[in-house]
Amino acid sequence: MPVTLQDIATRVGVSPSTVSRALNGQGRMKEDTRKYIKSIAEEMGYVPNFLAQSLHDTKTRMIGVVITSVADPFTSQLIEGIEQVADSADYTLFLGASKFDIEKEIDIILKFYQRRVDGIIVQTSHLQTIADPRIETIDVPIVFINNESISNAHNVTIDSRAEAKKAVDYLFLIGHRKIGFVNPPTKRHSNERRLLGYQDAHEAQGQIVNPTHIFRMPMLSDYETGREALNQILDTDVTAVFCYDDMIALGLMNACRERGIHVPDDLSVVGFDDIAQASQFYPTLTTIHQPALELGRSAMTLIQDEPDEFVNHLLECELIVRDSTKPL
Amino acid sequence: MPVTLQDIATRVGVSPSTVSRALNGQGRMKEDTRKYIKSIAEEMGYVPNFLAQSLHDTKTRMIGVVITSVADPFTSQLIEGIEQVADSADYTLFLGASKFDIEKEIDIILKFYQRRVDGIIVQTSHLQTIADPRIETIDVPIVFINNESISNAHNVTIDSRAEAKKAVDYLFLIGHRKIGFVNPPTKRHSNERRLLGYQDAHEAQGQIVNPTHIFRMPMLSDYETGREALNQILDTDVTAVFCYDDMIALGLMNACRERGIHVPDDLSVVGFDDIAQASQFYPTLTTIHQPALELGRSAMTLIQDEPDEFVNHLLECELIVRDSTKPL
DNA sequence: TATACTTGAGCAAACGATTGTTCAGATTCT
DNA sequence: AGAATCTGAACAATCGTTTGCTCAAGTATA
Repeated sequence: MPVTLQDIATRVGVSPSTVSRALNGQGRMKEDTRKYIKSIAEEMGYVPNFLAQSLHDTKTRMIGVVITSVADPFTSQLIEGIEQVADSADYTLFLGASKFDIEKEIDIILKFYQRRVDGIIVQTSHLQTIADPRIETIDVPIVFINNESISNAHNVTIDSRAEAKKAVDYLFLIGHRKIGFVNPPTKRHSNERRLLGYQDAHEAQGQIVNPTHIFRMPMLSDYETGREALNQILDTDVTAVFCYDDMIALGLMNACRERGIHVPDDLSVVGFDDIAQASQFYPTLTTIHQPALELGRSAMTLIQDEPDEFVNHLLECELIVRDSTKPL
Repeated sequence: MPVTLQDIATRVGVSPSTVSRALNGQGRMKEDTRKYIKSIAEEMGYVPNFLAQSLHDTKTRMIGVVITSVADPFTSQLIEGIEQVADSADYTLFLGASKFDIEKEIDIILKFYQRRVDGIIVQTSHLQTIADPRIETIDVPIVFINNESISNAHNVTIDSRAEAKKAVDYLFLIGHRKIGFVNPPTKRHSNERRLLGYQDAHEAQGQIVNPTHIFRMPMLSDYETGREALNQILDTDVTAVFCYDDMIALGLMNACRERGIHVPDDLSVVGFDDIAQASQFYPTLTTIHQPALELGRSAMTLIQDEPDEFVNHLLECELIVRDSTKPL
């Protein structure tokens, strides 16, 4: 068993409170005694029990992070950002993956609450749909990342709709007129928002969206979603496609290569996220750069600062033009 | 502040111990009282304080995971594996990134110990070099993943040397005779082991390694390491290269494409790890599949089982032949 | 020398839960 | 009716720290 204050106290022949004071420098004390106790504590390999400390002062310096999946490259960057700030402020992170399942998400949040974390960060929560009473009573600051407006919590997001419009605007700008949108089946808010942005861009052009240009795919991994989409795309006359995210775009481009369809000569492709692979794949992918690191940092900073009012941080994305798009 | 047993006790008009027993079903008690207390507890949104529980029974059901970096795709799979087992056994994970820095690694381990985790999992530890007294006194089970033999701990590893030999053996098998090895500058144990495997394969062929075929690169990201390596490779007459890991191989292949060097016609490339991108890149990468998920699962299982003796699990890898290699 | 102040360290309560022990009141038996 | 048993719930200790309060001994002051 780990060494306790009591153990040291017995060994030195003083009371536990004296040892405590010696170790963290509070209160009057003979300098010799302090030095001696410190040396014995070190010799015995004393490491304070954080549980006991936390119990006493109700701060745990632990933060719970609920992500969708560790496998997602975008998520990695998010965690990286959270980690950076957490580390410099001496917080420790709990990690839990929701797998896009709302029940799982609630379980994890509750588990974190049981552990009495000082704050919870949730990536793309599915909570907006139900207001679970178990969650509502939680009195720990929660920050949602990329989860459009939930009532009593902080939010750090990007404006999916406006950013999607940016991407499609660009395709219009370089001359494309028939532009597709490839997206997964989930009823995710962000998905709906990006679709709206896609529509906004058409509207701005005075164009009406052709429903057959919206490729809503069945439930697959993102990469496979992109691969599968090609068949449907070939049935239409689109000259460019905007994909819900980079992995879909990468899958699509991969399928193109196999089918001898040249990107960007035969088809322009735009992604969303700007994951690391986007600049490594061939051809390199034109995409909307999502500031994943900043989203993470910003969320963690918010928890540290504990503002009284609920905060809504909107972070700007940037269109990165690479080799997967070409003027028509 | 969260609701406590005391709060419920006051409200109901009983003692905290009665509430405790009512909630977890121990001891004699009037069924009505129990029901009533339970209903009030639920109404008040009671969530037990895990810190207090842990303090009492010295089990925290928390596991510390020390990884090198979240950004590494191999690491993602590892965490995924750990998570799977942890989740089903109701453990919660702490995450800390060492960034390949030994001081940071020790700090994180100590931080976990302070939190009184039930076990610690460390990926590619750098601890083998020093025996830090602070670490030695830690009496919590530690499992090292891919860290060849440290004394008093469990280990779950692959045999880098033998697996590297497998890769190079294959290149010999399909006719290559001049085979390079691209590796990063770190003095990592696994790097040395893979170099040994590369040498073993040559020895088995009765060949002596040509030192100019070993490309030890300066400190760069893995991807850049691969890209940079091409220049050096072109100065030699190698027809195939074995890369320390997949990211290096991918970087290398990317540079090849830019320079008009065709893989595998002009150069065969083999990687190591089998990260997700390996099968998505073009051309798909021949590589040694490292059972990342299994490594993670195995490590976590080991912590659960708490074997009395130190365990050394050696997991087998598999050569996956794809399109980046071609018989000479 | 008696009084006042300072110093050093122990006592005890508190944080929130669990659990062995005690104990009063109700029930059963003779 | 009196003794023995059972039932339901409170009491108190414990886990490891922290911290306000107390208190004895030592030093300085009058």
